[in-house]
This record gives sequence, C-alpha cells and structure tokens, in this order.
Amino acid sequence: MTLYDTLLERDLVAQCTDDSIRERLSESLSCYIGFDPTADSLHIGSLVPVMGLYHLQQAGHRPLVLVGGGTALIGDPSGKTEARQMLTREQIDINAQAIGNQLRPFLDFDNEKNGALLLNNADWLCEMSWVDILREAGPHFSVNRMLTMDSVKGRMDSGGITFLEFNYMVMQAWDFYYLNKTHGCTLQMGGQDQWGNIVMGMELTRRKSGAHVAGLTMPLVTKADGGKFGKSEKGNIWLDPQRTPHFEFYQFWRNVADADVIRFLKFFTTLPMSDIDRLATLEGQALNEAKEVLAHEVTKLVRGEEAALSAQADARKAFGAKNDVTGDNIPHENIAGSELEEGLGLLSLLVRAGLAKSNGEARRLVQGRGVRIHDTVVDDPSARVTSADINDSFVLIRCGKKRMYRFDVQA
RNA sequence: GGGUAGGUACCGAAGUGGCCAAACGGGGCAGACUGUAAAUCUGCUGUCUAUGACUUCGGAGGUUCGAAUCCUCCCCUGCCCA
Repeated sequence: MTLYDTLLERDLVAQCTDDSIRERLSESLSCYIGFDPTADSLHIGSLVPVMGLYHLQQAGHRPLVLVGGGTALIGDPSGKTEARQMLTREQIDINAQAIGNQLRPFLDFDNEKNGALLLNNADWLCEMSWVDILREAGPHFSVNRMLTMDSVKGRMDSGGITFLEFNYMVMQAWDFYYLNKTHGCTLQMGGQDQWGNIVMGMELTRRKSGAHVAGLTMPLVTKADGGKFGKSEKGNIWLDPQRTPHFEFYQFWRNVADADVIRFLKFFTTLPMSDIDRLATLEGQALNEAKEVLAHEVTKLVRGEEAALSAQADARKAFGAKNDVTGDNIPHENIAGSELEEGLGLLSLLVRAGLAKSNGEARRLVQGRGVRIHDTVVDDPSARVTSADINDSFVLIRCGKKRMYRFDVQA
C-alpha cells in the first residue's frame, strides 16, 4: 500500500497534481512540507500537515520539514483577509527552532535511510540579492497568472495586497526548486490553501531544472457546523503544553461534534482503519466512546501516553457520575485559608481563576445564572466566598457545565 | 500626483449635533433541552470602587451648553484618472 492509498483511505487527499502519483510513490522519495514560524508553537490547525509528514515517513519516504524562517519574513497571504503583523528576524529564528523541536515526537530524525531533515529556508532565501531573484526567478512568473491565484484574488477582494506579500509565492516556489536541486525533493505536500504555491513551485522547477515534480494537498479541516476548527473558548488549541494544558487539550477532542468524530479519527490518529471502521458503526450516545478514543489517541500522540491517561482519568471522574473534581488536571491553584477567613468577592475570584476576563464579564455571568460554587448556583454578584464554602478542603467554582476552577485551601 | 468613496465595538454593518456605550446580523459566552453531541429557543456581549462614574466611533486640535455626528490639519485604505 502506497502513501497515497494510506492518505486516501483517511480522506487526507484534497487534490493532486499528478495522475500517476501512485507509481511515483511506489519508490522512496523525498517530500517537503512547510510550516510558518509565526508563533513559537504550532496549533492543531497545522496537525493535518504534521500527520502528512508522519504517514510519509511511515511509508518509507524521507520527510523534509521546512520551517519558513525566510518566508515568514514576508507572510503568506493564502487564506488570509489581511496581512500578518511583521515579525523580527530574531523572533522568527526562535520560533523556527521551537517548531522544529515540536515535531520530534512525530518523526524519526536519526534514521540513516529516511530520517527526517529539519531545514530553514532563511538559510538560502535570505542571502539572495534582489537582482539575483529577479533574474533567476522573475522570467518564469507571469504576473497575469499570479493575479488569478486565489491567494491574490482573495486579498484583492478584501482590502488589497501589498507587493511584499505578492512576492510570497515566488519565494515558496523557489524553495521547491531549491529542495529539488539540493535534496532531490520531488513532492511537496501542504494544506489545500497551499495549492497555488505548490503549483508555482512545480512550474518553476520544471522551467529551471526540467524536473517533473509533483504536489499533493490535504484537506482544510472544517467543522460539521461550519465553525472554525481548532478554537476553544480560550482561543487556539496549541501543541505546546505551556500554552494549552493537557486537560484542556484532551477536552477539546472529547467535545467534538458527533458529525466530526470519525473524520477526525482518520485525520489525527494513527489507529488502523479497521478500528476506526468499528467506531464508525456507533450511533447516538454510543458515539461518546469514539470521542474518548479520539481524545485519548490525539493526546497520546501529541502529549505522550502518561498525559493522555491522566487527562482521561480526571475527565471521567469530573464528568462522570462521581462528579469528582479532585484530579490534578482540573485547573486549580492553592489558596491560603486565611484569605477565605474574611471572604473574597466572587467576581474577583472568577477573574483570578481565569473564568472571566473582567469583573464586568464575571458579573454578567453571575447574573445570567451561569456560575456555581460547588453545585449551587449563585446569582448574587456581591456574593463572597468564605470558609463556609470550603468542601473537602477546596472551593470549586464552576462556570457553565464544562469550565471549572478549584481553589485548594491550605491550612 | 489628481479625483473620489471610505476608516464605527471581535467581524460585517447602521447611525450623520442631544433620546448613543452606539440599531441590526454574525461570532462568542451563559441558560433551557440533551449524551461532556448537534439543532432549536432564551439571556448577555466596553471598563470600574457600579441604580452612578469613566473611556470608546482612524489620530491631533477646534466650534458648541452638548460631537461618532460640524470645522481644520494629519495618517491609512479602496476605486478611477495621469
């Protein structure tokens, strides 16, 4: 079974430039996927390409992980309605490093035969001169053609595109050409929004080197209800545990919509298809089992088995019949017993716990009957939390059904 | 460079001297219903020492008892022309 078949059965193929991709993939090759170092961590929006790298290596190909330290200086306009804020060279270098490290659990970098390589396009893009680029790459790009690209058109319709960003695709095309020349890379994969950039790279490579390289895109992850994928009430879900704690990460997957579970199992886990097919027969309430499997598998893959098991155990306790919220994964902090002697305002405690961003928001939440201390609704904004609220040596504040914060009282 | 249309809260978009912390829609959060689901319905959605005060409508000044709304200058964007 080729990589293509693996991707196909997991619905990970959006588009492919090459009808004979199967033949191409029957032999070992080098393939690159690029990641934008616009932050010091990837978020789960990038997880599809990451899985692409994983499957690539599993199928015996060599993954070239390209961190776009050079291209990030420009900013990819694909799929965006406005320009990104410009980042400094230093920040991008730091980010590139961090992202490279983040991919280590997914890939083997030490294997002689098809070990992954971590590359940064700043190494070759940044030293090219303006005139070099114009003469080397310029003649192969038709502006007319470029103007028809979705990434450009999209921006034309929403406020315009600057010359800076207009050049982005030239740089990415150059990467493909460069990697083909230096690493024998013959395939580029990426998200569906990268189609245009990939095609440009193929054409540049063919025109400059005569090599016939190929491209394959993976689907953009959508949610069944049309909402943005990868956001929680707190914002992006990150791969970095510093940014998104294990428990929150686990819960994100545990709470996906019914209509999304099976698709996500295919996308984001390494479970064999036979297991997924079995889970796909579940219906209604029974689908919760599939969600648990999804949450456990993805958390295990990204955060490690220990984190996955512990998050799962605490989630089961907290949301199960036992209603036991003492798990270490439940967001919590210590609070001195003396603080509660005098009593603390409920509103400020909500803010302190991060359950509300401001006193005003906390107030509205309380007035809207969304806040509970332990299991009792409190709708008085002037309420105070005192020693009397301590139960089993902690005070639990709940906000809605799923958000909670535990204050462990220290004697 | 010239002309022209604009810049309003997370986003889209009304408002064009007081009734404006600013309609409406989306998004988000919460409630009901549920299965830690979806759909649906309801409420909330600037900040605070909170029946009041303060900051907000691109920026800086000005007119006025009173400005998102009028005037001046500046910055930014779209479109058209050169």
